[in-house]
Amino acid sequence: MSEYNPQSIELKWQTRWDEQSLFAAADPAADPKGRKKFYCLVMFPYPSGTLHVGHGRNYIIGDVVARYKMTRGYNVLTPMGWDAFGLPAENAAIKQNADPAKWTYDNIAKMKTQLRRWGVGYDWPREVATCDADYYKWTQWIFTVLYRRGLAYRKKAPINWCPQCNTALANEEVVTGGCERCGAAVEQRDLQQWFFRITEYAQRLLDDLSLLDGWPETVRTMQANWIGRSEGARVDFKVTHTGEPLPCFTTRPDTLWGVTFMSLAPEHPMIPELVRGTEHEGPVMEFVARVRRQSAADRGAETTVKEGVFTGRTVTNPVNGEAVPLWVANYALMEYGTGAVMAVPAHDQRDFEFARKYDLPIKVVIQPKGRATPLTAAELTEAYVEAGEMVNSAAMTGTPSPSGIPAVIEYLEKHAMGERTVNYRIRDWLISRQRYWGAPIPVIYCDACGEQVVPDEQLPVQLPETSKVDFRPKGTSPLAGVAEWVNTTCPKCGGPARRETDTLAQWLCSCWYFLRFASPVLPGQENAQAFRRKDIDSWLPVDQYIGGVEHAVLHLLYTRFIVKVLMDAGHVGENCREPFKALFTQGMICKMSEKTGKLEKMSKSKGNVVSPDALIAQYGADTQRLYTLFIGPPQKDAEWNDSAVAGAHRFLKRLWVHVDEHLATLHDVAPYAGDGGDLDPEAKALWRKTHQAIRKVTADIEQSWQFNTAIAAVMELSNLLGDSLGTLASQERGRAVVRFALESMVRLLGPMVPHVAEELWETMGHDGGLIAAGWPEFSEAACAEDVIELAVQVNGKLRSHVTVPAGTDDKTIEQLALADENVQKAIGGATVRKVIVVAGRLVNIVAK
RNA sequence: GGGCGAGUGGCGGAACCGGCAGACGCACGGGACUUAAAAUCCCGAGGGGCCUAUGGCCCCGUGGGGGUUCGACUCCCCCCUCGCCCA
Repeated sequence: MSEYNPQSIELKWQTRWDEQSLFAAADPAADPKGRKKFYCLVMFPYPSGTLHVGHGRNYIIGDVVARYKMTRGYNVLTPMGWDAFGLPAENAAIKQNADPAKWTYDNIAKMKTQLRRWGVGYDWPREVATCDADYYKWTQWIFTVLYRRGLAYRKKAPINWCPQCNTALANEEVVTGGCERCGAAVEQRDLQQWFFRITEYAQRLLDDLSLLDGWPETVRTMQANWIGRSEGARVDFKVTHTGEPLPCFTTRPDTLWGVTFMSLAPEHPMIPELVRGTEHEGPVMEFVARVRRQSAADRGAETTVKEGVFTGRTVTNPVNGEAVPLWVANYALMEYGTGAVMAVPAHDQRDFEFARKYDLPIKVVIQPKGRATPLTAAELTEAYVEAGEMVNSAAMTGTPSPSGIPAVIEYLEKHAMGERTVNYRIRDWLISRQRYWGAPIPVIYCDACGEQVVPDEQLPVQLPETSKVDFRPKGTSPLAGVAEWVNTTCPKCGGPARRETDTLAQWLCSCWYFLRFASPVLPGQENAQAFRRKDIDSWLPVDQYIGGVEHAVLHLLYTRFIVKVLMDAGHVGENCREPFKALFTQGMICKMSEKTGKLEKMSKSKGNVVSPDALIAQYGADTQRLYTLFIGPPQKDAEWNDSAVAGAHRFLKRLWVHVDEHLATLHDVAPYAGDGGDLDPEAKALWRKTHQAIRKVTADIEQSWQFNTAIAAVMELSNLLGDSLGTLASQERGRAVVRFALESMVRLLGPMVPHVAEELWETMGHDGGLIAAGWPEFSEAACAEDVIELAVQVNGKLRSHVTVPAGTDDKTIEQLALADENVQKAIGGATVRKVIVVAGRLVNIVAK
């Protein structure tokens, strides 16, 4: 008789898995067992310090999948590493005078211990931290690959600026128009910045989404929205007084005859010239300056009041020669189209609101169908944006508006007034950060030779030692203050030159870590390349990627882009066209927050975290794992409930006791392997339930990752086992069935609660572990019930039940059902019109 | 405003392709064990009602309203609420 003592058995098995290198993947090209490869990847974490149980979901799900696939005989690659560059380390440096590197590596050590305690298994020798010079050497190399292909460029661009912290902020560091850290209103400032030309890949990134049928539809939709392809036309307006071309993009060329004014984005480069020396110069330039102080988030918001100012100029509409007033408006965005919007207030809501506010003319050019009297501008209370018939549109009048779109484009092209254009919402990717804790952008500026990318043999460009760096924010990268680091020699002429002082956005580091995992530099090996092509060829694509939906756009889009570039450059093959074959996005773990009184995502700042360390000390890692899997469907958010954890623990304890109490009597008994024909009803019921549980768990893991219902099926089996143990333990065949049920339960739970399952498996006399034992098999015949209870409905209402042997024909069932006393009562005096028998389920008697 | 997703007992959730709604677990109530408590085990339970009452029967019930169907949590239409993404 022994107690379930999770702490000691968990330690025992974790140590044993390490010693056995259980999670070491074999080279797929040379696997002695010839197994199929399975690359199971969990998004690597930022080493923020400590993990809470909410983080655990990710790793636990990944571990279940990896162990299940291993049990099924796959050669599984399950690596782990650290997305180790980023702001928190640098903030710690500013606030606590810490060394970002030390801070980061200390956190990595802590989190690694936590992952180990959860019993999640990784092929640790492949571990990477993106802040290792051995790693970021190749992140920088990837920059050079893009640079040499013309996909990296520098331009002056507006960035988010926090006037209080005196530093630039990335878009993701701006929360509803304010600085994430101090809350101050974020401004726009122009700075020289590095960009990647992701827009050049927009169409391919969009097209290849169709290859990703293993991805959630929502993520594919989000990426498609983000790329934001819209088809339309460029229309060449002209500035009336100079004849200078002013192209604009529109998705509605069919409304071209309804243009009554044009709006320019405040950033539009033509504005200063247009108003110079006129009475409008003052108001216009003042307006431009004011709007540009607003953040992009504010300007795009629906609630923002639409504002504008007249430039005093007009532009000429090419199709009808009309001169319409030219305005500057805050709702026109430089990033969209050409920064000039042709305004059709009758048929565009924003234009409509603007026109009403400034009393600009409104001209109806699309007539709704089926109206008694024509729609007039005066009666409009909002823009009419639906389809209709084109009117007041010269030769196009009478054309239905949907076919008017291509017709007008054809007309524009024929008369050289514009052309068919595709516009994308996605913008080039800003990769500069004015930060220390990132990979330096490998570029050198030479007065004589100009901008030079650092040659491969001089990589990595290492960060200077932290003792030499002043981290206090000054508005430029802290690297700019380290003169001895900035000053260097030109790789071309050898003359004096300066280094680029911005660092690469963290996002780039995580664009290729899974390639490095597949092709690691092991101790003693030379760090001679980013990855070996043959390893990539054999391991990629990732068969299953698992992570949070918050990365649905940025990380997953950037990565798809970078890998496509690497493929175009010949560094990886066609198998990497889409690097992640299947994606699973798990829901967040939430908990009531004492601070806000609301249900919130578990996080340190919300003060609602549950520490896994305390939980493991009380119940063990297996309980945490079981509860995390049982909490609900893994793709949905879930609320952590402390007392329900105890229920998970109770179940494991019962499982333990079932095995422990009957060990003596079961010791010499082999698990029942017959066809059930020799079993009496109670034994047979347990035997059947066991087969059903194997079928259910297999399907739930295989098809839909429904670990919650898989666990429920094992619980049902456990409950039945508990009920029949007393009787069965005294019979010889009964004991064999009990043994079969117990062994099956342990094997089914193996991937989910591996420590206790392995321990019980060993206790039951097995060597070699559960993974080597393989996955249990079920038989469809064994799952079938021999007696079936059918519901009997009268006119769709449940009235009774009939019990029949399996295989009873419909006619007999029908007669039995009709003979039932309750059924007769329900039918009463009515005539039976129809009887529907649904095999194995119910009988419905239609009577009137 | 558009797109996607969700809404089921006190709670988390289950229900195959349209076939007995509420599996499994939590919390709760009752009981056993105990000097007592904890732990453990057993029993009960969607709501309401009826009867000749330890059993049996009826009505209502999956956000609201309508529809299709022998039959709807499930399919269709309209509406409400919440979440996420995009404007």
